[in-house]
Amino acid sequence: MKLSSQEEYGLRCLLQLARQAPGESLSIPEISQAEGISHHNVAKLLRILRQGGLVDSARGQHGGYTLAKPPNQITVADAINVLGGRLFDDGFCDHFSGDGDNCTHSLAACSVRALWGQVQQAVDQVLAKTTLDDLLRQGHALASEDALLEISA
Amino acid sequence: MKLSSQEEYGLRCLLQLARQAPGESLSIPEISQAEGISHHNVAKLLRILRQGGLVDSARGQHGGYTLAKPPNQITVADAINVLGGRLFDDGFCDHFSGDGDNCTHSLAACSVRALWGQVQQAVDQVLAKTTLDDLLRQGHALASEDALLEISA
DNA sequence: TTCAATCTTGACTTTTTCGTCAGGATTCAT
DNA sequence: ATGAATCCTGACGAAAAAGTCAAGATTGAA
Repeated sequence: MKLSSQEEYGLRCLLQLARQAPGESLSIPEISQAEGISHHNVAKLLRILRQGGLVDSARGQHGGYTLAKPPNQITVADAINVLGGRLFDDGFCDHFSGDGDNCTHSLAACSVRALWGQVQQAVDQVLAKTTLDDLLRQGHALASEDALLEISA
Repeated sequence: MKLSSQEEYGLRCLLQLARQAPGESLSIPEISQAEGISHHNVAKLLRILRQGGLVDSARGQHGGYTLAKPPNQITVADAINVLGGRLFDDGFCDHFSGDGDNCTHSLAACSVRALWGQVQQAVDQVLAKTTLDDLLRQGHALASEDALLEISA
């Protein structure tokens, strides 16, 4: 239950773009240098983000990348979903191959499934409340109790 | 941001043990058959759980595994910590190698760090409230709103 | 003692994920 | 047109995770 490298670096690339003034774009080499990630890897991450609809790209001499929406309309949950998928995907119980056909024979397996659903909800409630803009402006303030209290709202 | 296979299967093994009457043990082949995991893999998972102090083992002809504590004293958080480590470990910012020395030069990087801390808290609050015993007895009831409301407690 | 059932360990193989690469396509300035 | 700067794509190699294996150690029963 860890962040993948793709999630960590991809989110950093997004944040670099979010720090640009509206209309300004960044090229791969610029992001690469700012984040200390190789050009090739930045290119791959941006490809994923573009295919996920989070960034737009422009080719040519003055090309580069921009966010597809304003930073306050992109949540961290959006980014994670594009970069790494959800904690608990729908095929979960298919992995199971015990002495029954599926998880219905096993109370244990299915109670685990219910738990993950709950964990997923808790995670989503934090991630879906936080936009790129929040991250840039709030910084440390984000970890305050206020935000935690809102989880149950 | 996914559960590792080790976490999923390891937790299932724990739940099998939790379903035994106190004092009863299960052998590797028994768990293997019940969960549809190979003997070897079950052995590896139980080794990890034993080293983490969650299960006890007995060798010899009537050997097997038992939980180290009653099921209502082992939380899912305990299990995940042993099986897969925490979402956000302390070396997190060391990965960073941008054009400064560490994350202090970059507001973006550090605000991400604050966010993960918050996500970790939210996840822990769900996982630390749920014991193996809860999972066995409650099943679906676990996903009720009651549990969610308690997150902010 | 001898044997069968069981756990223990370290090393190995396979699979998945991550990062890299080379070649191509597009745009714009000259 | 030509060339420089940029993004685009599919395929390759490296690293990490997952799973397997073989040989050994312990226990209890016959």
